[in-house]
Amino acid sequence: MNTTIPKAYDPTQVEDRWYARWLDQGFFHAKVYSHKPAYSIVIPPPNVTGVLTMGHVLNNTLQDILARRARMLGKEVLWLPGTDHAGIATQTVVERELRKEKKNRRDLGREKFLARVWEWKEKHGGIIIQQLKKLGCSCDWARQRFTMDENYDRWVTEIFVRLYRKGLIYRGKRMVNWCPKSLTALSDEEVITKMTSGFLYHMKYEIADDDARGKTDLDSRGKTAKRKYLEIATTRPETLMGDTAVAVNPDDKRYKKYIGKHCWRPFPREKIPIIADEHIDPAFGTGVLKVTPAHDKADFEIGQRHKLPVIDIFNPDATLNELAGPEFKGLDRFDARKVAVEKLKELGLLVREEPYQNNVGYSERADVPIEPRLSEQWFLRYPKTKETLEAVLKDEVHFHPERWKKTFEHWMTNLQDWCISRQLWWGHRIPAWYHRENGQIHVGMHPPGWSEFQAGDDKNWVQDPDVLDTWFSSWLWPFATMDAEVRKKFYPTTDLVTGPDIIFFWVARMIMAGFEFMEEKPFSNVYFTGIIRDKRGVKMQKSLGNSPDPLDLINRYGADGLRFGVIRIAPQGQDIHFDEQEIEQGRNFCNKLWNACRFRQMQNPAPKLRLEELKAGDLASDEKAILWRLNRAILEINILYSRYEFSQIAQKLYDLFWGCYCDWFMEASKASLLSDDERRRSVCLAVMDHCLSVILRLLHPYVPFITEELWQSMGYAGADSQASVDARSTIMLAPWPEPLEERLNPELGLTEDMVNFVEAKYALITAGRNLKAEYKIPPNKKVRFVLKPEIERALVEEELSSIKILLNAESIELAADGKLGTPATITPFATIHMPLEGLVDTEMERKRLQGKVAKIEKDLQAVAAKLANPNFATKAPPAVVEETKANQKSLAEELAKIQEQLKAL
RNA sequence: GCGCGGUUAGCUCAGUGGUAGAGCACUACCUUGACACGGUAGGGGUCACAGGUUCGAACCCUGUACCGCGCACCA
Repeated sequence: MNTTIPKAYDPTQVEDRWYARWLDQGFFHAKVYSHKPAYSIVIPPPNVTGVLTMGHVLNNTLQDILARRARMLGKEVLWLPGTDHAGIATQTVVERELRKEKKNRRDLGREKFLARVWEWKEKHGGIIIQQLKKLGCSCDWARQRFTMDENYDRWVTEIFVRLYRKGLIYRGKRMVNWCPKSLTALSDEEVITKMTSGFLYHMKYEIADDDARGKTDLDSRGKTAKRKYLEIATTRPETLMGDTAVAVNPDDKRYKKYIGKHCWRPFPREKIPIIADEHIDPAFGTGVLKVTPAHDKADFEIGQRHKLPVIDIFNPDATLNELAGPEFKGLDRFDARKVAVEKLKELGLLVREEPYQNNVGYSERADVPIEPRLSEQWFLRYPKTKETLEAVLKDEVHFHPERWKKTFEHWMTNLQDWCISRQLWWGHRIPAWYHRENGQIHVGMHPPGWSEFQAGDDKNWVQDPDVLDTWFSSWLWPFATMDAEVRKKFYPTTDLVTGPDIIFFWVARMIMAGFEFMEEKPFSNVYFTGIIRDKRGVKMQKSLGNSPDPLDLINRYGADGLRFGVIRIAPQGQDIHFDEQEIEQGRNFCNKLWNACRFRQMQNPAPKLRLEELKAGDLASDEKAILWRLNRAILEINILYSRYEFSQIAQKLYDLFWGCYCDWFMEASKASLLSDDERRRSVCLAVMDHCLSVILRLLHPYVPFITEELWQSMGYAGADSQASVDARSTIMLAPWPEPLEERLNPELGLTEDMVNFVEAKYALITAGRNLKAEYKIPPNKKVRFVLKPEIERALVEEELSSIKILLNAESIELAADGKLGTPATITPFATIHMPLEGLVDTEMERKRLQGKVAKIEKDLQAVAAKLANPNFATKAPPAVVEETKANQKSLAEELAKIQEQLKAL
């Protein structure tokens, strides 16, 4: 035995080596002037601060699969990679570093701070890119982009200016979502609601109209007159200091009499009006609402309607300011809540506190409750909304799975203007300047007074300190990453692969931007992946620590194993319950592939034959069957690709290779390979080479490294003298397998009948193995079998050598009539006898056969009942009726034979 | 409240109207000349529930329950 490859596949010996080669040869680089049809994907840019997560693994493996297959299909492929600057995340990381040095960004000043961020980015920003390379991603790294690149920045600025001039961008004082930790406004999409446990505090506000004032004063001196209160339920007592009214529903009979009067805000003690507003739900709580216009969106609107004063009692970091009163000043909002409740208790105004669950808006990034806050921000009215919605509904931008269309439609028809300004330093600076004296606004590519020789008039003008939302740069990603030449070839892109959690953040906005600025959709297909969850169903998050490190998985199972394992468990549109065992399966699959090729390599070389030179008579039945199945698999896989059914493709490949090729064809082939017939050997090896060459190519998009390694070591690279130089040097550019030409099927005898024949033979094998197992004969003990054909004897005779190998039999004999020995099992191919030397346990055999009888009788009953139904015969399709009848017949025959066997015992 | 998923073997999930499937786990046997990251055989399911359509339903329709997600409300 001469083996040139090791027994177990070791990815570490293979992966980095091939990746370097591919890079070196420029196989990932898209040629702008290529005559090949274009195929393009832009990567969803990961945060520059990010490290690879399981979500990235899934997402980018899918993109790599699409890109690699497109290359093999002869497309000119651009997979454009890059990262985004992740305003809040990156700034936070650098500020955390500064804090260790006991500094903050203000100590440094804007310019120095930004220099520091760039420094950080240069040093650590490439981690995720290196990790993507480990995963095998075939991105065009020469075209890697960053959203803060100079060219990209110019796009962002220019688009801001264009939209401003169009009137779609405006500045306004509005209630926005404020993150007290990051100290910036957020868009609605960056706020996630969380069910939070708290209390509903019931408290009393004393009625205080003019008539009652005297009484109240008397009361406070302990007199007996009754006081009247309005009971209010709130979850946020700490904001009561900002109350400027109390509101009831105008139709609420309980409170009608108080409308227009006043009540006392307990502290700071002040009279506030009792007003009527439709917004109040009489059924909720007590039906009385405290109105705090500065700290609640709905309250703000009520305030607007009733011209109420707005008292902002919070500092930007959500500590309280002097307007809340001296005892609250400087307190954090949650401490203030406790103090407020204590004070209410002291004043006898707290009726009760009941445990309460309510939804609270949290900042997605900083994970703290957001504060509604009135502030001056920049907003965008979304452009091209009609085209965008239509494009998706009409599948010009085709969503996979389609159901996301509905979610998309709902959002698109309930659009709120997008708050695009952020109170950060790291990001695209808003190109607006304000006149220091007269408040004039200048929006443009350059500051007022700018020329080539002059930086601008900063004596009179000051630039807006804020930057733009990171998504305001990423929505331009599909075209702002490309220069004019690249766009000409590759825009619009073909496919986009992303998670459904950013359908609004990114996908919808990119489509709008495509139509608005390129007058064309940015991509034709969007594939939404599932979300990777842990075993308990919890979304994998770095912060939760429930996500394995993909690099660690790569080290242990290989990138190919990880890729195959992940894709195999990621059905379309369904979330994924991650289980590391699946990755182990991916590794095992690679090892199996390795060894199947190793087996081929261990065969002595034989004269090379091409399938085209062969005739049906040259091929063994097992060879015909595997060729037929291979053919069908190619067709099915192509259909599955058109439906983006990646996990089904993986499953199909698994079944084809492991189930069909290894378990049956390869085992059967040993009969030919051990024979002395050189022609037989050569034909068998030719079929084997054909199969492996096809299987390796079909698998390459999923497991790129091992397939390349084997492609080379098996000598399949360079085998096709017709192919281009590149196609001969790498499996990456080898042609995607095509089914055998129609003409070859009849010539090689590849028919469905032949496959059924081979299936029947395999059923016989299973029956024989089962006999051995039932009689507790160890697999390695060889026994003698005798076959009594149920089909043409000559056909069975031809299969004897492979049957012998597959059964690991001492000998296989074809017998005529007479007593052939027991035990025996009937199959449509032949009845297989396993004559046991010495004592035959007739009782055991009787039991075994009786078990079979019982099962067949049960089946027979079901079939008979079906056929007895007159409606079945008349209404079911004739083919089905025929099939059922045939089934009945064969069951009956089998039953009769088994009963004969029983008699013979 | 509205919308979208899901509920199939112990686990993770395939399965678009015609005899319930895979992998893992489990049981037994096997280190047989590709592979123990392996092989062979086997056990295991009222397809959440209730109705309906159909000759026939895991699959189509209606409803219910439970789980998850998104949006809205949220005093």
